[in-house]
Amino acid sequence: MVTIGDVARTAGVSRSTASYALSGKRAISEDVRRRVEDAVRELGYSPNAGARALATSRTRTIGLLAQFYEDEFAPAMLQYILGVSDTARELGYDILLVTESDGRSALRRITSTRMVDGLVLLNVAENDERLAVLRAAAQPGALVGRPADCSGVDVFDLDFEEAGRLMVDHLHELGHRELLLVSQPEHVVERGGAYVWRLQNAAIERARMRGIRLHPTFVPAHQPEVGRALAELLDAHPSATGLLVNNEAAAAALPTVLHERDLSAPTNLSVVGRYSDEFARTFSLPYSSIESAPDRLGSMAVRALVRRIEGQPGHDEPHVVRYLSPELVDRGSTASPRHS
Amino acid sequence: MVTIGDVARTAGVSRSTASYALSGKRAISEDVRRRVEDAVRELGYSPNAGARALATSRTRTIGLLAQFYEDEFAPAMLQYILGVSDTARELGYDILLVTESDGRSALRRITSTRMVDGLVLLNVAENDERLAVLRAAAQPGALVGRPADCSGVDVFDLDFEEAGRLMVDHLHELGHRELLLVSQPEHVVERGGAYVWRLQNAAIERARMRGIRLHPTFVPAHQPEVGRALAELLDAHPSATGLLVNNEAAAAALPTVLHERDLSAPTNLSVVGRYSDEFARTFSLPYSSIESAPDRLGSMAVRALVRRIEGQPGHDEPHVVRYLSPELVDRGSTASPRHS
DNA sequence: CTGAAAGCGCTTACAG
DNA sequence: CTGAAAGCGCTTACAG
Repeated sequence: MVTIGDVARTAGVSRSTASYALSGKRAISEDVRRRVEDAVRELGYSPNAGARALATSRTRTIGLLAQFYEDEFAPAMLQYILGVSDTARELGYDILLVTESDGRSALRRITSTRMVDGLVLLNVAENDERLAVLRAAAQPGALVGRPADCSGVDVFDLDFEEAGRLMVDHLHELGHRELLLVSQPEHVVERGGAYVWRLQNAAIERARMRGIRLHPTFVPAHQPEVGRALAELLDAHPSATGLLVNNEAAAAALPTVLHERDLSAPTNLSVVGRYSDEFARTFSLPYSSIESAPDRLGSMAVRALVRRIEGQPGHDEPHVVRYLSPELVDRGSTASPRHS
Repeated sequence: MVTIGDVARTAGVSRSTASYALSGKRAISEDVRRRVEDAVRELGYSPNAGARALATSRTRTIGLLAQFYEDEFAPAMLQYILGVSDTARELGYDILLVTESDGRSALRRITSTRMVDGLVLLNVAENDERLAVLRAAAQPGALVGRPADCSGVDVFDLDFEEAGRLMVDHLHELGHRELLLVSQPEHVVERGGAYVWRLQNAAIERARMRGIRLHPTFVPAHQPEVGRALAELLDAHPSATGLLVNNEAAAAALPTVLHERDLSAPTNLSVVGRYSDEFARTFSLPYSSIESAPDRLGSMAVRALVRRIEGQPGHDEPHVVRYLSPELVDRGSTASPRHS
C-alpha cells in the first residue's frame, strides 16, 4: 500500500508538506506542489479512509436508515433512497445503507462506532423508536417524515394536510359532491404512519367545510387484496364521483380494477393520487396526482445534514421543520362529474 | 468520546489487556474479563471504527455497486440490493451503497481509499467496464450477472440458457407450437445485458429442435410504450398460443393489455414470465414464472465474498462461476392451447 | 495470565 | 514557505 510517506519521499519533502500540498490548507510553493502531485500520480496514491477518519474525526459517510415494511409498497421507498444517495455523492459523501428491521440497534451500532458523520432516517413514524437513539448520538440527523417530537433534528416532509385539502378542493371546484378516500392499510396508522391520518383528517375537515360527502377507507397494500377492496369500495358507493388515493399499491392496482368494471377516468370517475412522477411513469399511472417528491425530500434532508456536519461547532443553527407544499400534477384524470 | 484507554483505567488493567479481554484473542482471567466488561457497560464504550480499520486493515464494510438504467425496471433491482444487504448484516458486515452512474470512478474511489473489504457488483454486463478496475483493486469482488471474462472474481447468475429452454419445453409439452418471446429493449442488449440474448438464443435453439415457431421481440421497459408494443405483438401473431416474457416491465403491463383485448391466461394464451416471487406478489402478476431469485443470488454473492475476505491470505480458493438452476413457479397461467 | 511499546496512515498545531 | 513531532484510537507482536 502506498502511503503519504511514499509520496513525500518521492517528492523529496516531509510528510506534513505532502499532506498540506494535497489539502491546500497552507501556502505551498508552486514547485513543491507540482512535485507532490507528480508523485501522487506516479505512485497512484490515495489517502487511507480509516487513517483520515481517525485523524480528522470525519468519515465523509452518511448513514441512511431505510425500513421495508410488509404493508408498504417497496418500490415507492426506492426513490427516497436514490434521492438521498445522489445528493450525498454530489456533496462528496458516501452512503452507508442500513436496512435492518431493528433500526434502533443499527443506529446505535453505526453512530457509536463513528462509522458515519450524520444520519438520514426515512419513513419516520409519529413516535419513532429510533429518535431517542438518534438524539443521544454525537452525530446530527435529518428526517424524511414528521414525528410528534421534532426536537434536535432537521425534519422534511410533504405537507400532507395541505395535500388532503388540495385534493378535496380540486374536485370540489369541478363540481364533485361525493368522494372516496383510499388510505394506506390500518397497520400503517397503528405503527404511527402519521402522513396517513394527516392527509385523511385534513381532507375530512375540508370536505365538511365544503359540504362534500367523503368516505374514508383503509385499503391493503398488497395484491390481490387491494384490488378486491377497491372493487368493493366502488360497489358500496355507486354515487361517488371522485376517488382520492393516498396508497401507492392501490394506485398501481387501480387501472385494472377500473378496466374490469368498464369504468374510466375521468369519464366515469375523477381520480387524484399521491405519488411521484417517477412512480407514475414506472407504473404507467394515468391519474393526476399530488407529487410526493421523494427525490427532493431526500435531497433536502441530505443538504441540511451536510450543512450541519460541516458547520462551525460553536455556531449551532436552529433546527428546521420544513413542509414541502404539495403540487398537483395534471394528467387529465379529473373532470366535472357526469350529470346522472 | 470514551476510548479503550478509559475502559482500561476503569477496569484497572492495561489497554492491551482490555483489548484482548474484548476480542478474546488470548486467555484472560475470569476476574479481569468481568471487570473489563463492567467498565464497557458503565462507560458505554464502543470501539472506533476508523481506528480499528487502521489497525487491522479491515473495515467490515462491503461496497455494493448498483446501477439504475433508464431502460430497466428499477423495482426489480431493489430486491437484489436487499438480498445483499440482509446477508451482509447477518455476517457482520455493513453496506456502502454506491449508485453513481460512473461505476468505474466510484469503484476506484472506494477501493483505493480502503473504505471496503470487498465488492459486490450488480447487473454486470458482458464487457463490463467496472471489471478492469475491480481486478486491479486489492479487495476481492463478487458479481451478480455473468460477464464474458470471469477471471479473478466470483460469479453468480441465473442459468438464463436453461431458463429459455425450460420455458419452451414447458409449453411444448402442453402442445403449443407457436410462441412469442418478449425480451428487454434492444438498448439493454447493446449495453451488454447478456442475460437477454442468452435466454433468447437458447429459446430459439430449443424451439427449432422441437419444431416450434418462435417469434422473438424486444419490447421497451417503460410505459406506455410497453403496452403498445405488446398489443401490436399480439395483433401481429394471432395464431401464437404462448407468450414468454423476459422483461419485468412488460410482465407488469401485461394484465392490462390482456384485459383490454378480452384475453385471459391460460384460456386464450399461455404465459410464462421470468421474475421473482416477491415481484409477482408486489405487482399481483398471475403468471407462472421462472424464479429469478434475486435474494438468493445476492446472498450467494455476499457469502462467497465474505469467505474470500476472511480466508487465509496464503490459501487462495479458486474462483467460482455458479449458475442457479431455474425453477418454474406454477401460478396456473399455462394450459394446452385451445383447439381453433 | 498481563503490560509496555510499536505501529497502522493520516492531520495539524508548533517551531523556525 | 517547510519540517519534526505529537496524536487520533485501536491491535498485536514482544517480553515477562
